[in-house]
Amino acid sequence: MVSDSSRRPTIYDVAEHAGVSKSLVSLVLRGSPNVSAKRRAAVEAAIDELGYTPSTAAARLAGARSQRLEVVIDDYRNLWFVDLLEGIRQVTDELGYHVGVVDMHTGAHSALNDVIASGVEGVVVAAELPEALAEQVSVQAVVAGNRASRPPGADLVANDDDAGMTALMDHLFELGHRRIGHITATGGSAGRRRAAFEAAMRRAGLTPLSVGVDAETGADKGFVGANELLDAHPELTAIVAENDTMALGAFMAARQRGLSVPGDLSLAGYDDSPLAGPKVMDLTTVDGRGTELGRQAGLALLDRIANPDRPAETILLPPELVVRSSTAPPRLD
Amino acid sequence: MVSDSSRRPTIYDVAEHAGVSKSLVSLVLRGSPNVSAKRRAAVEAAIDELGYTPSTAAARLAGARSQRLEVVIDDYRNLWFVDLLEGIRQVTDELGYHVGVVDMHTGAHSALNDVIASGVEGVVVAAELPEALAEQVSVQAVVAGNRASRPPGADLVANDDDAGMTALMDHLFELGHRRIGHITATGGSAGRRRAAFEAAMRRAGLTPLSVGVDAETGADKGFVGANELLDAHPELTAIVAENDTMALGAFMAARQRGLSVPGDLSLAGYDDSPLAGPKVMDLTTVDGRGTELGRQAGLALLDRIANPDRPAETILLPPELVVRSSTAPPRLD
DNA sequence: CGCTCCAAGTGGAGCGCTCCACTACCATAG
DNA sequence: CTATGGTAGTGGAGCGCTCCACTTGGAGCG
Repeated sequence: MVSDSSRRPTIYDVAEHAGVSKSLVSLVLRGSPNVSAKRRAAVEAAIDELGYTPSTAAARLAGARSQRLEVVIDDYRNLWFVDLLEGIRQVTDELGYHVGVVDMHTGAHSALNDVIASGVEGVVVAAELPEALAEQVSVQAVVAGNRASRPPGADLVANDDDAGMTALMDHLFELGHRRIGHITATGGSAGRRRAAFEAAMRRAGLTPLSVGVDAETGADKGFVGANELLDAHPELTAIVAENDTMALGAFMAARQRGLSVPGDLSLAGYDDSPLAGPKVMDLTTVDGRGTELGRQAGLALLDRIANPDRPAETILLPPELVVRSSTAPPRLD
Repeated sequence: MVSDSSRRPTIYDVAEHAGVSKSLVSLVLRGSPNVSAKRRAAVEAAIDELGYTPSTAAARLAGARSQRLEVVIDDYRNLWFVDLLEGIRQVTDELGYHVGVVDMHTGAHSALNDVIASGVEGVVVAAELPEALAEQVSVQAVVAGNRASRPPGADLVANDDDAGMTALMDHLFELGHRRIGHITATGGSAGRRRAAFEAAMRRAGLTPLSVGVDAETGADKGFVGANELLDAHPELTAIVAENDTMALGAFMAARQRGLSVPGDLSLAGYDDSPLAGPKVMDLTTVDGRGTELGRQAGLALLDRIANPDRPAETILLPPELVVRSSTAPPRLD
């Protein structure tokens, strides 16, 4: 903790201080077993006496691995990635990896390229990458969630949106709903959920009804979507939103129109986010099992780093329907 | 875009390809004016013919600046930082800085230390750092928001929580509210807001009433807090939450108890987050002006990097009261 | 007792850049 | 015609590590 000179201490300073060679210091740093306890102690003492921290730049140049992974997301506002991140860290923390998050903000230059150039060992892609960008990803990659495009050779780990939406629709059908609207958005996952919604409706002999056209999935979009649906089709008895956040908007729209949930209108979301919890909306939703998905994605990425030539795999996780109080049988009239 | 050999191309490969010296390539890379148009073009052609990307590790070792800043946050779930980030980027993007986000997740080793060691030029601290950690911050720093601790020499840029809460309380008093509860949390900002709440109540000759004891500020905490308040004090006519997210929980608690907002209970938050918007809760709140705060923080950090010995400054931004439909005069009874 | 073998430790080369001192050349001024 | 200066371009040193080939000193064994 001494700030002797102006210059930041190097491995040579530590070596001199401890009376050993720089190579031995390097061995201690990297936890080599072939170091006697005595020398190791001396080196460690020197390290914190000088307040030494290794230069990661020098280490990287000399060939050390960066031990860094990044999760690529679209937007921090979509909290879907938080559970994913937790799952990834569950499997990478103990190996000493640092896992960061980069968003694809539309700045002058692509943040993703910066990050890849800066030497991460791999990325978990939890964003909709433009095709051109996806092709440029030159590090190990695994895609998390259903996406439109996919870096070459990347694994895919996703929840089975088809199965989840189908289970949710079965639940609504069983309650007796027939006039069901869907608030959707664009993107890989949204597209699949929408397709599953429409397929389920058709199978039941009903006409699917969807609104929503852009990529945004904020609560305000859900509000607008719900109003649009209810203005055009006041006879609806249930609304399914692309995700829980949009369901919150729909919830508020219903309230403003004086419709009680689930009395007048049943409401369902997707993701089982904190918003859907019993202490908030108490929303019927589908648990995409983000943490587990993160674990699988983390394991796949680690495996891919260890074994770069392994062919790409696809892992589909079965999601789980979570029934709460926002859905009930439709009012008889 | 050619992948000639196995090895990644270096500056020497580019130089040879373009028929110039490696130094000239370096000059082109760094945008030096002392390069003829002809050579510049030749180098640029060679660069994308070879698909060359400079090694940031080597550049850093050789003394180049990293052009990276990091925003340090507590938790991705608290979206307060999103506007802040946008503001920061407004002033740093054009200078070519890459601005990332690190969360203080409680992993084995501190993510913050990793990040600092990896060579960022500065950090915006938008988190409650443990005192010991704050002291170790060895890069330029500015603190955003009111915090318990502060790295040595760091500037402080914050919204004036005192003024914001006071304005909000004046609004409630003017509407006629006297029995007002507060849902709070721990931490720098929460502490100040709470103090301002209690001071305002006392000035009005009233007894302040606050619940909430830990650092968590999720919607579920707001739900629990509101129920606690209303169980003990059913006579309350208004509840003020530490932030909009907690206000959402309180909103849901009111709904569950059959209390209409604002008919039976007025509700206010803080932050003016998307949740508070007219298409969601339509919540009376205080705009902390996060984007502007980010701009100021970004400017302060850039200035501090250019001029490291400048004494620390404090910038307090006046927040703005946003009145929406969640507050109204109390029911007469 | 001489041999091998392994554990512990060393020094040198080199990773791919940036920076600096320097040169070559041309234009302009005295 | 020489000094002056600025613009365009070069080569070498060195940033702080890791990796590798190597040395040294004992322990184990026939």
